[in-house]
Amino acid sequence: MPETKLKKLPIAKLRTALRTWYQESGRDLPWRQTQDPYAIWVSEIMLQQTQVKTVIPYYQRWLAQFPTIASLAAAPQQDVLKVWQGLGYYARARNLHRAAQQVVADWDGTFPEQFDQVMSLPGIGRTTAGGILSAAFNQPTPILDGNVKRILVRLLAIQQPPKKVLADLWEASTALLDPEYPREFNQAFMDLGATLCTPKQPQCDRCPWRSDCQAYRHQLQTTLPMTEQKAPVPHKQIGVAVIWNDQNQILIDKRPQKGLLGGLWEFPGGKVEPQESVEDCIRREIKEELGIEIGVDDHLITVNHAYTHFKVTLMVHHCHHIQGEPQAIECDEIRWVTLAELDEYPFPKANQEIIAALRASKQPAPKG
DNA sequence: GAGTCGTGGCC
DNA sequence: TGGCCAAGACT
Repeated sequence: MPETKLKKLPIAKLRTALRTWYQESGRDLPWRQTQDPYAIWVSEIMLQQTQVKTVIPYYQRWLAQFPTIASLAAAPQQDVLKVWQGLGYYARARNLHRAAQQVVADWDGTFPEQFDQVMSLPGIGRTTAGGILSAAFNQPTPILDGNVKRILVRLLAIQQPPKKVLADLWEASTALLDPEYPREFNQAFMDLGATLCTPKQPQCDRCPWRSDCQAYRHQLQTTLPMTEQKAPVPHKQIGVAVIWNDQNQILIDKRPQKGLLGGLWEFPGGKVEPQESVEDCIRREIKEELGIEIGVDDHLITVNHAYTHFKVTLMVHHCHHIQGEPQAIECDEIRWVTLAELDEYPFPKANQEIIAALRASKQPAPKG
């Protein structure tokens, strides 16, 4: 069905109009100042599900610390996660790190130019591969990110959720891509979605494609793309322990590589069971996870945090070590550290709020 | 193929 | 201010 819609599009006219608009109104972004495939690769990974404004400072710090693929490959994972700290979706950093090691091992540190080889790297899917190859090497590889999906759904007035018509959208992105200027075209495509064809209140009056946009023609631009209904997110109550020993050190643990916040450090704790007090929960969880007995003391802070598919309330208490040698039972590693040393470890956002509270209160270790 | 995976900006 | 969404990939 979209094939007929595609055939009606004046593709040459659209390409020219977009290119003209881009040369006047395109964004000047840091990763467009270079054709280094590594720098472009880093930007593409950081930009997954993340806004440009958020990425820019991380991108600059990253390249300052890891200027080459070889330097990234040689770095300890903890250093990599520390630079990524706060950016979220930490599998991106772990995969980027692994992929750099793969590039060093397989291609002597030179980023590949073949699509299949690029796709074989962890963390790089079809859109990211297309984005890198078009930006770095000017290859005519199509993309289908959130911006492009939204533009195409509106341009073609597709009245189905984008997830249902991915194959059609890829076909459209491929058909539109300008084979003479693939680098400019893909960048212009995304800029159009990011600056004019926005999710809310699109600026159709400034759009180079307005006269051919089926959504605009039928005044559907604010109702498309159709959204799928989302399930309500669960809310978990978590008891968290800041465990002090008699040397004024705090016990932290490293989360397993797989799963949420993998490879990051945290203050140990766990889910409060029905009818269970927070204090009982903390004692039980610490016994289960670390194999030690603790005493639960004053409340430090309560932190609310929203993840993508659930919410948590962290109820944090000062605690003191009573007996037993801590063991890494349900985590990768455990360590006693001072308050000052916490800065050396990558922590997720919710735990950073706990650290800030610790420093603000400057509460000494309660003596057991 | 539906769930999983973070955080900040925006209104 | 709570919900939506962002240059998606992986299982």
